[in-house]
Amino acid sequence: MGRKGISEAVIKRLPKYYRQIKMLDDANIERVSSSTLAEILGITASQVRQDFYNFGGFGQQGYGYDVKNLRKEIAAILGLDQEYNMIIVGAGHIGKALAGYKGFVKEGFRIKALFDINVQEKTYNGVPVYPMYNLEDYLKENQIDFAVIATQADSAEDVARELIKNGIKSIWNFAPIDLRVPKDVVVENISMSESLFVLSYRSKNRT
Amino acid sequence: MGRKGISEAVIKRLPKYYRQIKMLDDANIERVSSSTLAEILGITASQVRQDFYNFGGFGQQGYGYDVKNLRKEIAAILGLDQEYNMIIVGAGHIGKALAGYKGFVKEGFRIKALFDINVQEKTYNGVPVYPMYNLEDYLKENQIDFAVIATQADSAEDVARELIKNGIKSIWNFAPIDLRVPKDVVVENISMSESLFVLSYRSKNRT
DNA sequence: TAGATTGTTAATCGATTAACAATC
DNA sequence: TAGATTGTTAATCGATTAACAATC
Repeated sequence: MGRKGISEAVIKRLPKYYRQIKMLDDANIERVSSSTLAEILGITASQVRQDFYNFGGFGQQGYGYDVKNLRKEIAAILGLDQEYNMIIVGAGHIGKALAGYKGFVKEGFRIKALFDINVQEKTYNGVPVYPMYNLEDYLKENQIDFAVIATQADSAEDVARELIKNGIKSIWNFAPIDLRVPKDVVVENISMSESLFVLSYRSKNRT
Repeated sequence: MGRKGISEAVIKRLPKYYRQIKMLDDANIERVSSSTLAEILGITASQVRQDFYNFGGFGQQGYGYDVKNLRKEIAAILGLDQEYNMIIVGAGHIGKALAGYKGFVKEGFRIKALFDINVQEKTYNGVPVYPMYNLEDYLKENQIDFAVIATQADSAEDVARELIKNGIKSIWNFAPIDLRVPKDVVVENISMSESLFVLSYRSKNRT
């Protein structure tokens, strides 16, 4: 049940809303208006209302938005109302950093295993590390929702193929390469170097 | 000398152009047309020409773009035609991963030091690790261009203040928080969890 | 009820795409 | 020269903002 017609721009703002609303909720704030939320996020109140309107709107005229409800709604939209099992392919610096990061578990993303060509340790931060040749069997025996590619660029394409062949439909890609995947497979790229280059650009072109 | 009127959308595409053009150059391809580049990047030829036109345009009618020249031009726009000194504050999983990553040095970003409250090792991957209380003196004695914040969210704001107080004008922020900085300070955020949530959304709302 | 604030449509703005003259 | 492809302006499209009726 794909929500059709939600633009990229809106989707990218959803996690930002979620983070701020969670903070309001954690601070025991009960309600918030579109204008307050807009000010926190540095956008317009109109945009906040328009964004929520895309999903039906979950406010109340004359009152604003109930923070707890808003949190629940946006969590559901983002799919954060359930738990997921993840594996990480590539136990280099980035793969290990991800495996060690506690923040993901809090939101329901469980890291079940690391895979690498060279297995240096049996576990890393409590996460088992397996050799690459076990990947196929592992995926057959375990229900895995997301796979993270944290390999070098030159092996990322092969890893993706292997993952997809074994039923993975959602890939979080840290390798600096555009993966070619069938259209039923979702890929979200995160590029450190692109971000660093943008910083470099902005530093050079300060307003 | 700020280039005025370049939109966010264009800026975000620049690193993508750079990566592809570098690949073409490394493959010894001498020239490329806007339509070829567009196809590689999955955008329109019109957009490629329009984007480059923002910076004056560096092609030749009837020929296309000279790859070597294009690489040089875009590198210069992004500020990749010089070297930078960086420090990383926060020697946790992410800080260490960044310190260990070789890719940045290749593009001229040298990681000179790691700082943390708790210094576990004297060096990490050849990068010296210093205690936080040395930060001020270090910044006075060394010419540092960029600082990376790789701490927890709750100390990021304090770290930013300290960095700015000691002359840092460009911050690469990995902490999941919007830093409040004076307007002459540039901040580029990179948010793992935002990216993961977008993946989650797309998985749930497959077209 | 009066005041506040959303939901929702309409207007505006900016980014993308199309078109084609310029020119290599 | 003829063909190719850019630079550049104009047209289109989509996203943001404004406005206000609905309603709590």
